[in-house]
Amino acid sequence: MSRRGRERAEAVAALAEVFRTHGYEGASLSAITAGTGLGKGSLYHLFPGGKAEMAAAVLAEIDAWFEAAVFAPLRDGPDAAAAIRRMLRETDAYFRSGGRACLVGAFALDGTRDRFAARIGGYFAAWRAALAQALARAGRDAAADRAEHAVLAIQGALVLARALDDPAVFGRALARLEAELLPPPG
Amino acid sequence: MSRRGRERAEAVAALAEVFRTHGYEGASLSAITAGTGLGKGSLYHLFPGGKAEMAAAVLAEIDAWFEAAVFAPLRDGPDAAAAIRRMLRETDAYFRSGGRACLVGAFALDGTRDRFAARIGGYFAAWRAALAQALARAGRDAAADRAEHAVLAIQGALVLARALDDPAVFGRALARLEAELLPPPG
DNA sequence: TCCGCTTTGTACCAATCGGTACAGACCGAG
DNA sequence: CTCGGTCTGTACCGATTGGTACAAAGCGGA
Repeated sequence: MSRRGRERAEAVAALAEVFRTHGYEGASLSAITAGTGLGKGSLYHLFPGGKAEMAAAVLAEIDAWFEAAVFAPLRDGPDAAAAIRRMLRETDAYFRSGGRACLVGAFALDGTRDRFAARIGGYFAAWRAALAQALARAGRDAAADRAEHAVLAIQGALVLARALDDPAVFGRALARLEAELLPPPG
Repeated sequence: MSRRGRERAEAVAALAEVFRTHGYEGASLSAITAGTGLGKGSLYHLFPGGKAEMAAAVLAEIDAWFEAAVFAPLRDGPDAAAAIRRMLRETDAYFRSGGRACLVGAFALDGTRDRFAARIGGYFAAWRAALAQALARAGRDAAADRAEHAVLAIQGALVLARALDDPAVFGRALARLEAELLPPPG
């Protein structure tokens, strides 16, 4: 990867944390320079489109990560049940067992949604579709309904965990999900 | 109600819509004056504490509405099952069948949470506790788990409905919830 | 070493931010 | 009608917003 590409990737990781904690509107340029350690010069060099491009880059990176770590295995993994277990494990790790908010979900709720509607909708649609496909392959009935419910439960668990300031909510939700998606054979 | 009280109540209703569509940080004073039809003079007369007091008033009003229409019946209604059905009906109406976002949930996800942590946490804790109590009275096992899951599913359904721009997600989630919370006797 | 491109800090911009001050409009009680 | 307080439109405040301009610093290849 080029020097510029590497630095951009590092900046995107830092930007994700800034947007996660402040929201899009709340992430002021001064918060961004503080959070990334980059001056305005560097920032606008890396992201000529300004704040909007920074947020878009963050969303794209999240999308790409989930695609590689979760959606693709769900769709193409040889063992559907194993892919579902992997999804639960990766999700738990990604959201730090409920201690980390979902940026895509947060953007979906406020006025930021309109700006990034396609990316936000695409992310959740891809998740739901990939999980439905894996459930169907695993022989579960009502795969589409179960998939939608699982995605929705994960988002809701993140909202509730943050609202109650109690990450354990997230762990309980994932355990319940595992029981529903992967019942013991027999 | 006094003239001032009435006008304040009307202002709070308009403010709720403004915060719902823009988020806390995104709700600029100009958006607020446009959305309420009130000038700065009136606004700061009604809410001397400024934007923070406006948002607090909105949260308090939401809290009071749910307390009266949902939580209290759940806790004190003579028929627990009927109270749960009422909760589902009122919730569907309040969130306009998935077309309206949850302000408390939106505040919970971004940096606004810290500012209103007590109100936000209290709202969800009250909901979960009231529903758990009703479920226990209705003779359901694992009442606390079911209650937490129901509250979380409602929030998640609102996130997903908005992310996918598909309100039907919310209706499906409520139907599933009804089946889980109120199984047909026998 | 020197050159040329990339990167970066800094000064600056107009616009808008949340908030204040206050004069006058409004309005009900006497 | 007059009075006194309740409202409200407007002008204004310093601070901060997202963004631009640009000169100097940094740095890799020849």
